[in-house]
Amino acid sequence: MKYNFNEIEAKWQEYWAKNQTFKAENHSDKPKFYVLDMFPYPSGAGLHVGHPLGYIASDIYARYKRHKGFNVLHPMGYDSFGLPAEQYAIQTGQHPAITTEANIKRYREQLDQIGFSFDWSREVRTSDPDFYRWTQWIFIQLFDSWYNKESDKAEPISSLTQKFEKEGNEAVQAACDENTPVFTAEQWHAFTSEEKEELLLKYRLTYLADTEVNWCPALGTVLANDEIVNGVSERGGHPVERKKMKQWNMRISAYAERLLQGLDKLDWPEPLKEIQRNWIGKSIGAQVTFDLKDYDETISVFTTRPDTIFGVSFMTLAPEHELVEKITTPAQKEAVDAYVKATAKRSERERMADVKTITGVFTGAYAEHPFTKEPVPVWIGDYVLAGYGTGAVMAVPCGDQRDHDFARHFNLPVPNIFEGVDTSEEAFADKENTVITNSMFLNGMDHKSATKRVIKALEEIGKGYGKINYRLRDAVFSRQRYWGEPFPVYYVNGMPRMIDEKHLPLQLPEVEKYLPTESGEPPLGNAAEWAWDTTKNEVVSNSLVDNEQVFPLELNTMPGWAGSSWYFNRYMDAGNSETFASQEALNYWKDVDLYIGGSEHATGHLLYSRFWQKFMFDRNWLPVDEYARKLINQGMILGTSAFVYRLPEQNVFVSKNLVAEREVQPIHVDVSMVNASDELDIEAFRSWRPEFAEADFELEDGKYVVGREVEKMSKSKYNVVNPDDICRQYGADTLRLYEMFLGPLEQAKPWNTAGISGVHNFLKKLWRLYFKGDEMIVTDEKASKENLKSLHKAIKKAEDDIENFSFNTTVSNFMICVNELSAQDCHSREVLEPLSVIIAPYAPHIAEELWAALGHDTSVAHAAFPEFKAEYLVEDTKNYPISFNGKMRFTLELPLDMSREEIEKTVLENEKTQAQLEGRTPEKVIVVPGKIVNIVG
RNA sequence: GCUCGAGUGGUGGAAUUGGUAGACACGUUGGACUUAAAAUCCAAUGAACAGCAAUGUUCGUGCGGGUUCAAGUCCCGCCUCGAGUACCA
Repeated sequence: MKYNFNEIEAKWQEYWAKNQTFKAENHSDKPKFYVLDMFPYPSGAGLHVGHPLGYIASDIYARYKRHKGFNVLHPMGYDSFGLPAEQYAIQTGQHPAITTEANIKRYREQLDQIGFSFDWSREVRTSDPDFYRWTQWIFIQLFDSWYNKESDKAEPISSLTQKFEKEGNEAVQAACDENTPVFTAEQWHAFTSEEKEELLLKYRLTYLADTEVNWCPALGTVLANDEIVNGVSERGGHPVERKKMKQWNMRISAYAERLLQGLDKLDWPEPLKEIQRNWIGKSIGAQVTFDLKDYDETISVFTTRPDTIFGVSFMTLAPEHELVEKITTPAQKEAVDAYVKATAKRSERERMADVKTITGVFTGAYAEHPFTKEPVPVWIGDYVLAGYGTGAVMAVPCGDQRDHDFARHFNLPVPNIFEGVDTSEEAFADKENTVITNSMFLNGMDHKSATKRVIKALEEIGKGYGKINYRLRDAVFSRQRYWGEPFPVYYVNGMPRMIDEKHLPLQLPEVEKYLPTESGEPPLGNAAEWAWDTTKNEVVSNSLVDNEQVFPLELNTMPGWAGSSWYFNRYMDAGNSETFASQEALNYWKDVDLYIGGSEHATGHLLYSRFWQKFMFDRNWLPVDEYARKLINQGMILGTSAFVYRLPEQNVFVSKNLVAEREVQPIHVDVSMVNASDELDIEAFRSWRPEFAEADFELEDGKYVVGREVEKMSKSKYNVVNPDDICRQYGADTLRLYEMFLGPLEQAKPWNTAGISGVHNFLKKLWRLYFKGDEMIVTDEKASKENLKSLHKAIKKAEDDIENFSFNTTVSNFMICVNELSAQDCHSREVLEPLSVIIAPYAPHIAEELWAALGHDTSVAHAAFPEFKAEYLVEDTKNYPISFNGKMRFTLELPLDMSREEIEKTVLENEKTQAQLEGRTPEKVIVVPGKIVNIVG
């Protein structure tokens, strides 16, 4: 029998599906193990060879854990809401659900072809109403919660209103809006229900607030920062303006400290944790209030260096700061207005990117130093951002380089408050060596004690207090899109109300057009039936809105990260219609033991999902507050793009090595038209696109040679290599092994099929240990010592490598083992049976076939992993490297139980040693038994 | 600028606590089998020099120093590339 991989693979894939080989039970005596992949967005382009890299690694791990006796949960699903399907719907009118369904079908076929051991009975799709019902449910719970800083967790909003009723809000320690007014219990009772609702919104973990967005009137939509290029929209080049819009927000800032602290107990890659730490951006300092001369208002600043407060020589406000208009003097008005206007034209990105030009304008106003009572001039400058801290800084030019640059540029004084340091040329920011001077009661103190002292002094005079500031901002949760989860929200007198959870899911309505309405409302504004009847508890026609029983529904939808923030918990009990997952299932599976995915989700998905997990833990719906114990990032597989070079304005293409100094336009060509020697298939190129049909070529040696470049694999770069062809040509087992063999999992690497024949040959060689022609040649003969040594070496290394996620070295390990067994002409069942099990996680199809050929009638997937026996590896001699002054000259086989002295004696007596020494007497002989001998001198 | 990661043959990459650098594979070259091809198998393969040969010598893990009997691995200083992040007060 020949190794017919296509036949074998189809057969076993069918067997696994029919027998539900990988179905995980929620009850088991076995220990649990949860292996999770980041689920894909099912795009129209299908799966490329980069996608399966992480999936193959996790599948190997999942299969290995099954052999090791674990009850393994290894699910897969689809993050199926998203922009591309909506974009396609806008262009073609095709409903996004239909496109999505078709794409999922294609993904599934491709995934099945690779032989993953997913439990498909637990599949989830975020766009499925049975799934998003629970996303909506979680949203309602967030709305119904506030963050109590005293208990340091989220609590139901009812515990907050109870406090308000008893004592007002003054003593309440809560995460809330900055502008929350103080009220008493009496006042609370006197408020109307609308007023109460409005106040509660300042506390809820999801809340409506006016948020600045990038509004593009021509497209009728809000754009993300990276959809804007040079101040206009990337698509169409339309103008974009900053606009305030009512948006749902997530109060993730309440969890900043816990998100930061939680990182310490996670086994995640250090760089990824560092990204999250930076993103959360904790800084410790003080909030300081400066009174304004001639005004009642004050300026609040946050500073990490309150100890340098006596070095303040001016203040800088962000140009957008609300006080700017008020405090600017008539003489300065013209200049300030012009500057504010100029700043508004620059995007936040631009402002941040431009570090060199120093700009700013004096407002004419003065603040008052809280201690010296000296006047402090107030400037505006675009290096201060409205969105960070309070949007104002106290400038200390002697201690901060940016303030120093600003002061020098505008000829402002640079008073020095550091002892023994010259700050006239450069700011001094070294906290360790700080000794404060010229600072009244802080003189002579170091950074630490001065900071403590000044905060105390500020508190005494009521001008400030110690504060911890986080960069992490609340996340906008509204999207002006169609293809996302609808909010379970309707509006009564402009105040949001939640639909009762028993009426969920609130399903997406049908619309005629997926574009924003003419009046600029989101696409759901096009729906004719999108009003909530509070008596019938169902969606009814908009025409029935009377604002008494029937109310308008929310028109925004949720963002892409809503469903992905909790899907991993749904897998534990997918299909449950009573709850998002039963307590039994949650308590059994608890958390993800291994999560594999890309590091590009570091500040998005991986932060938001931790936030939701902590919230649901606080409210007792989940047993753990971190959902992924261990996380591994798989590196990206890059494509090798191919280029042809066209002469400008001509239909002439120049071969790569003839380009030289000539001006040419490089054009991406599809890599499938290029062979391994970088030669272009000219006929294929001509028929690729009509404009190339008549193309002329400047050839070298009769060939057109393309240029090559490694880039991200993408459809638009025509460098996508699809796994289907490889499965057809070499089989899934080869693909799986090859993707692992390419190099370390976590490293980015270009896709290159050059070496694929190597792993394919390995599988054929493996096959030939079991079969010769049609004949099965496995014998019951006792295995030799040598055979067992080869096998157990491989078992040991396979175990060690997989625990270190070193999949590439395991593949070579298997190759070595099979090479050795072939050379030994080993066909013993005693060796070949365990061999098929250790290879099974990597090449499951061939392993099943061999396992069955050995006479088993159940799947190899649940066979026990062979036990490693160290006794087979015991050696009694060692081939010692003998080196002279650190250079290895020859090796010498010596018994391992030989003593240090005997080794030294034997080596020195050896004639090769004498030849090396040429009569010299060694100064020193280093003998490390079992390792090395080094002779010095 | 800051933070993190990485630089090893023609190529992808191995190398445990510092202990034989280049495992395994690709490619290349030569050979066997074959009418031929495919497939398969065998051998050689870091560079330079010497030798008919077995073999030997020197150099060699981005660069320059250092520690050590011994450094790809540890320390100091640089260079290059990649990723993340950024007037963060």
